[in-house]
Amino acid sequence: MGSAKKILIVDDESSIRQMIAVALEMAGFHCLEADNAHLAHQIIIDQQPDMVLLDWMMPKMSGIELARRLRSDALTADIPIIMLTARDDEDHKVHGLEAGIDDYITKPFSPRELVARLKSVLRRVTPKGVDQIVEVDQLILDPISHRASAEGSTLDLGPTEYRLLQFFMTHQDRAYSRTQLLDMVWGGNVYVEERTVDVHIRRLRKALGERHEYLIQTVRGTGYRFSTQTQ
Amino acid sequence: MGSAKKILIVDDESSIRQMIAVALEMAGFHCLEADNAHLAHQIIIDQQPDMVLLDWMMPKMSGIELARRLRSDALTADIPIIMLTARDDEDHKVHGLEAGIDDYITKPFSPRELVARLKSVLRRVTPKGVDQIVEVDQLILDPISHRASAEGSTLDLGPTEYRLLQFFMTHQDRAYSRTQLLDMVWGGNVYVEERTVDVHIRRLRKALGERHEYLIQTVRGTGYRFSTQTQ
DNA sequence: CAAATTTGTGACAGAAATGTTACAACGCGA
DNA sequence: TCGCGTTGTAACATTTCTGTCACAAATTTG
Repeated sequence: MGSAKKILIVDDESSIRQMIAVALEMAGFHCLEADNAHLAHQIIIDQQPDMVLLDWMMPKMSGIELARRLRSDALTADIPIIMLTARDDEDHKVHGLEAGIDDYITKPFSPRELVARLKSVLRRVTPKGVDQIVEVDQLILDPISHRASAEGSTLDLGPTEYRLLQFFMTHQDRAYSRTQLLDMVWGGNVYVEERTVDVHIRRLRKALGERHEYLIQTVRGTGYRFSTQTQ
Repeated sequence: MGSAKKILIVDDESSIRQMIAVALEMAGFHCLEADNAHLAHQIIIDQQPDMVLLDWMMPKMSGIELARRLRSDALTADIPIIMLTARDDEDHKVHGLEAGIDDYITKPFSPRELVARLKSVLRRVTPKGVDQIVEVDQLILDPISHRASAEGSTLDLGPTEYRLLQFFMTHQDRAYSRTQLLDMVWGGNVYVEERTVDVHIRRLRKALGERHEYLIQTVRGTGYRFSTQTQ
């Protein structure tokens, strides 16, 4: 999915930064580091990372303080933040959420857990600009020209199939029930049979062809999911 | 899932209330009725229904007036409202939406449409708890993508196995009887043999593979337990 | 140790969910 | 109006899941 995401790690302990950086690099992310909030702020403005991992307690400016500043500036308000903290104090969680923290990880945590939560937040938060071209495994959807194409040739999609594909491509790695899909793709207050979704899924799969139909996965008993990850 | 939602139907014509009530009861909702806005207000404060279906035109206090009152009181401000109206006048729709109406249904409507829109509003309004990724010894369960994975590869779980695993991962280090598991994982009022649990435990263990099956421990004479600690 | 109890395991038929096809209704531009 | 593409639904096909049973293995009891 596009180029590697830039993740800024902010922690005053270099050993922790190292540990996290290694885990993230292995997972295919690109890491930036800062050992204090001021430097972090500068890097964020300068580099516009895709996410900030922020230690709660730091000398001078605390993580939570930095988070507030980021939120109050339009340029940085949309960058998701994950807080790292040694305390699992509920009060602090509440504070964090109030300040617009996207997730919360309590030390100690496993690198794997970190990566998993990080991906989850990226999925949830990255809204993908409405008019942005989306590409997944050679499958390209261009909202401007309102076309989807694979290997250069345009796919033959009906309007509904197109909307369905667009929705999926901008909401990957997440299972949706038929009802949710009806809500999101058909629009809130239409009432059509749930099974109608299956039929359109079928049509979309057919249009995607063997090369890409694996992207639409059925989640038995639940609904469907769009993901590059094989089941 | 949860108990039946309480829906208050407010309309001065009893035949309409009846019709709606029947449709909703069939869809599994619990209905309250009121034939005027005053009574409705009282019932709302008293019973705190999950939603109000409100007729636009009524003697004395109109539906729209009641809606305004409900919105202005913190106790009732969050209760979603669907307006029933005989007119499809755009102006009124605007008015309705301004007063915090969540949806709008023009008479005549089919029971099916009513139920569909009602569910849609309930879904939109009731925010689901934040589902967090759970990780135990390299075993990751992600409720969002509805996937469980170990070492990067997704486990092949049936719906029941998935629920069972999810339950265990969020209720570790505690022994549960077969009956309790049936209650929690299958849902209260199903009648299945207790031994069925054993079979699903078996299937889950198989899916977890040698690497992780130790997590599901048999507590002889009692039931099962999920724990990283070896017995 | 033998009997009794409890749990593990594989197989299987019925049930449930999903895949697939066909078709009638609808809207829309020619 | 006709023809065409699209859509929702029903009907049927296929796949997958579920609950039970019968028997094996393990553990406890006497």
